[in-house]
Amino acid sequence: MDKILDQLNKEQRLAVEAVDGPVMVIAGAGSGKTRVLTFRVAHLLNLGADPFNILALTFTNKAAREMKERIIKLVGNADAKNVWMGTFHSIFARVLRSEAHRIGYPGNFTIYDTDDSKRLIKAIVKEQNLDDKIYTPNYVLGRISSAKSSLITAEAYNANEEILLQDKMAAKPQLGEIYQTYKNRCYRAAAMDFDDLLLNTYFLLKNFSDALIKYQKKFKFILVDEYQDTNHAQYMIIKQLAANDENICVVGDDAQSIYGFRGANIQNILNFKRDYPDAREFKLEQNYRSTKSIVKAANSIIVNNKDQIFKEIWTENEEGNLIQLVKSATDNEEGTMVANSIFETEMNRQLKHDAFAILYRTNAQSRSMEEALRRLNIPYRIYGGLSFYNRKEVKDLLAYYRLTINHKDEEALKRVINYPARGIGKTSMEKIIVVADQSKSSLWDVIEQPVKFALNLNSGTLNKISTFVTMIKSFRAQLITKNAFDLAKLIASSSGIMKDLYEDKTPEGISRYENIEELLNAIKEFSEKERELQEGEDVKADLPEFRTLDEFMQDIALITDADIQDKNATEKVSLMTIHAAKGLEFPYIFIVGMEENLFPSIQSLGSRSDLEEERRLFYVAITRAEKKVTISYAESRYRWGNLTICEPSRFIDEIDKQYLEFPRRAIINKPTQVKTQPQKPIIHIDKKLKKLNKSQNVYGSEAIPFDESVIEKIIPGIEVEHNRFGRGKVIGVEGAGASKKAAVFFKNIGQKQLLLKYAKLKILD
DNA sequence: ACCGTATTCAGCGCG
DNA sequence: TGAATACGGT
Repeated sequence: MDKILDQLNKEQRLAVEAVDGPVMVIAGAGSGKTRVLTFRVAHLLNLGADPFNILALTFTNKAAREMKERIIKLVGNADAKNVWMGTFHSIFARVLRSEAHRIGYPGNFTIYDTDDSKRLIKAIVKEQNLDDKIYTPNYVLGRISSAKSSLITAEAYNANEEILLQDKMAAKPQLGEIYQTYKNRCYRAAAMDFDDLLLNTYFLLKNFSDALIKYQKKFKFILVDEYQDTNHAQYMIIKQLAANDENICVVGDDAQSIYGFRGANIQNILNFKRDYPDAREFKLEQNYRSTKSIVKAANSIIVNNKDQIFKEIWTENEEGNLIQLVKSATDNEEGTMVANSIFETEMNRQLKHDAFAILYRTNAQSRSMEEALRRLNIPYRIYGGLSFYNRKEVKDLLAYYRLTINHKDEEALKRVINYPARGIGKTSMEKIIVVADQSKSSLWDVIEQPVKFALNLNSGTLNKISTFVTMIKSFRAQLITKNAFDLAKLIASSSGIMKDLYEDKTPEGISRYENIEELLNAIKEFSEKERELQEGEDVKADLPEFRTLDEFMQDIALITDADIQDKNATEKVSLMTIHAAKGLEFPYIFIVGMEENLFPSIQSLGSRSDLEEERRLFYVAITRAEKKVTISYAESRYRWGNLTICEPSRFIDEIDKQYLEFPRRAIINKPTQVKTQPQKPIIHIDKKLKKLNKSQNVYGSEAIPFDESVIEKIIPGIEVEHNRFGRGKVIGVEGAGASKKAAVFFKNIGQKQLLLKYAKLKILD
């Protein structure tokens, strides 16, 4: 055991060994924060703590999974796998499932995702005849979400004169009403949204003292990662759970708090010592990740912030490269320069693609980077964007599963009752909704017993509804008799979804069908794995031997695309926002778009605290790098379709000059004429480039049609190569002669529809 | 019911 | 600019 602890430095070891009473660890970037958390859990287990008594809360599922793997390596599987480790949401969803009855929910409640919440809000706004320009789903959900994060219930919201006045002043007086209706609808649907998982946990512990005592006893040792990004609800839940033993250890870095806009409260970490006067504080200040230049440059930026806990990050690593500053004329040129630089560095130093990450402030910036990388045939992966579980066809099928498990799930019901089309249209749905509202019953109750509710529809429609109800009920009956995969497959085909997608032979349709197959594969994999043993008191006695569909649904309700592991990620350059890069590290980091009004964002300029958050964001970006940071800005950039002139970011000036290397040369010289007629030529080139990358039929009249015989040889199944898109497989063809088109799936960039006359495809053997 | 066109909107996003 | 959605015609 001591051998384990010998792997730690002095401060890390002190933090790990302080297992009694409240502890705060301020862990600078790259200082071994995760190491402390994992070793602390391992140490507790070695000291004989029961794994079931350890609660470790992380920021993402991925962090939880990785931490668990590391603990398993330290102490072995048997103990480690029983530690309660996960995100706030996943842990407390689990708690709520077993305690739901106390707050009037069934244990199989649905978790609404953001999409469900927005749809519901949209429906409510429409029903109440409110202006959907004023009450946009985004705004309303944001408002409700921040209320919930502050533990303000709908009732409290409507009883609070100050809040109501605020809404009135903002010309949005109906928000309280919408919040209340939203809450009632969620309840009626036996659904909780993400914020409810925290809000309801808080009130469960507050209002049921036996529940509080139970979980205080259960969670004897509490660890919280990324404490600087916890919101008020999370803070209060922890406070309640830790109130007795105060055996709580929080780890974080105030300098890396970047989620204030979402309700994270940096004061939670700044005030820890006030909340727990006996708290011991440890500072991890030695950075093991980055070079001296990077560490010192990062320090020189963060000192500009007023709100912070004093610390001095240092490293024993080599001096390393200076921070390189790159200037470009346009956003596209910026992409080219970054891509070239990656290409050169890879060649010079024999590096793989995964040594590089390109970080940006907004997702919209990814395009110019993508295009440039594609031109150089550098494989990349974009993080963020549309995730697998957000695809329409996947959500549709999942909605059937949700409805099967929880008939009251109204968002699922509305989604699938007429998909595939079965003649239950808009008018019928509207009537059902009105009846449900008037009788204060769920949509399911109404369609299950239309006579009882005097549902006024013609007999044909009633028949169709009855068929639908019978089908869903029959699915339900099989929840306990079939394993997850068998039932999932059955639902996919009996619902008609498989048939509907199969009949669509467009490339998009084929891809949708494949996505469904992929989902079913995932369920199959799940079914074949053994159920992880749960703690004695939580085991549901009547669980069948096989894993069921509702277990699968619970498993995936809280996962996001960041949790899906890309098997080929190792061979790709990573593109992501700085927010998404939190917690990650790469040898080479490119921070692009370092311009005023973009980074710092224009919305942040109004207040000091917002600007400080932007500065912390920049700090996070720089400290992701191990070897070298390149920061880049463009003098002009397309934003919302307009060419805008940009100035370098103020953050560049804040970097201590001795760590900064200024541009050596401009790769593309700015011709002097640009100054006299500045914008037009740039726009022209830019437009052409964009089109070239989007579709293939813009080579114009100069395009040389390919040999007819080659076109004829292009048939589904063969492998082809495109000079820009790389290798791919032909999925389908349509048309003939000059207008023959092929759908090709490219390994690197996905599916494309190509006009063969122009696409210079090479046939591979 | 479905498709093409008009309109709108645009910050970062855990679960 | 471009995507996502609303609308209006067939």
